[in-house]
Amino acid sequence: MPELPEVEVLVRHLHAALAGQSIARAFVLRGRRVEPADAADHDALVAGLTFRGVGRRGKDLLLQLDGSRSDNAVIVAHLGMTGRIYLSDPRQAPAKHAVVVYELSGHRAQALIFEDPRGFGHWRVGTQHIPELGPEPLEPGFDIPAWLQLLQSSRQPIKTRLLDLSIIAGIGNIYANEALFEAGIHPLLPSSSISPQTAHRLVTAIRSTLHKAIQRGTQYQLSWKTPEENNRLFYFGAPAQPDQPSALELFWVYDRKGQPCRQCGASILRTLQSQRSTFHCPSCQPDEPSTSRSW
DNA sequence: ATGGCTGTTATCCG
DNA sequence: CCGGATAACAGCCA
Repeated sequence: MPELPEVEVLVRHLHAALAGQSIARAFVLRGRRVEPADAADHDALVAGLTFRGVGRRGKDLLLQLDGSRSDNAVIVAHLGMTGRIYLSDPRQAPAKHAVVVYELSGHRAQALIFEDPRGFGHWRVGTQHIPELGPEPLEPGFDIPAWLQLLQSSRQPIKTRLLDLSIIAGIGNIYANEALFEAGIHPLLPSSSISPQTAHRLVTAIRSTLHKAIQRGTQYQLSWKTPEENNRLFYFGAPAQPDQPSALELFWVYDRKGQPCRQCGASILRTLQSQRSTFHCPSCQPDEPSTSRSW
């Protein structure tokens, strides 16, 4: 479930774990999604560099590397649908879908692992190939009037717009659905027909949805030991504590087809938009009067 | 078991 | 140019 909140939580963990650590040796196991793809080139590029810190832009992780001279670098990592980044014992056999493994220097044997079963993610060192992304929804400098103008520029359904990376960064299918519910907006509503007032409500809903998810994510106990424990960072199946609800149990609409709306009891609907599942409550997110009936 | 679904997004068409 | 469909891929579930 790597959307902005999950990436943000991962960034914080990785920053704490990696800052100051150096790369002893790099292995490329699946070059298709890696730059440089060649194992020797890759190792030559990053071996000996030290992690300065970890940040993100949208759903892209940015791992900053310092060299002794001016050979600094940045890794742009994207988790795709199923990517996971964690620390592990380098003496263990690499995970089945390991993409890159960085052995870290120091007496405590540790390796940074990027694995990605579906292979939709990527791991690029020193790339300038970062796509143009829309504004960061949680940044204080988020220019709401300008964003409102962007919404006015298209009749595309609002949910499709929220999934457009050039319109706003970091939102994926889950939080697009959740934010639209919180704002009480029908996902099919044409973007251009959203009033300023409603757009403000949407921004507020986006921010609170993402904030809450980050908050929840930071409560999960970090453990790199097993895939199952790692999954707690990303996957909504497991509760943070046995007596706490799982994230799935906290969603308003996502993956809740046919279940009663937590707000009004109406049955949640599932529809398809651009080949992605859309969930909404027909009562809390009513259709806007799209056609005039004033005959 | 076969088909349909899944957290993403670059690219290809009409 | 815009926007929808597709492709990349593995795994899980009914």
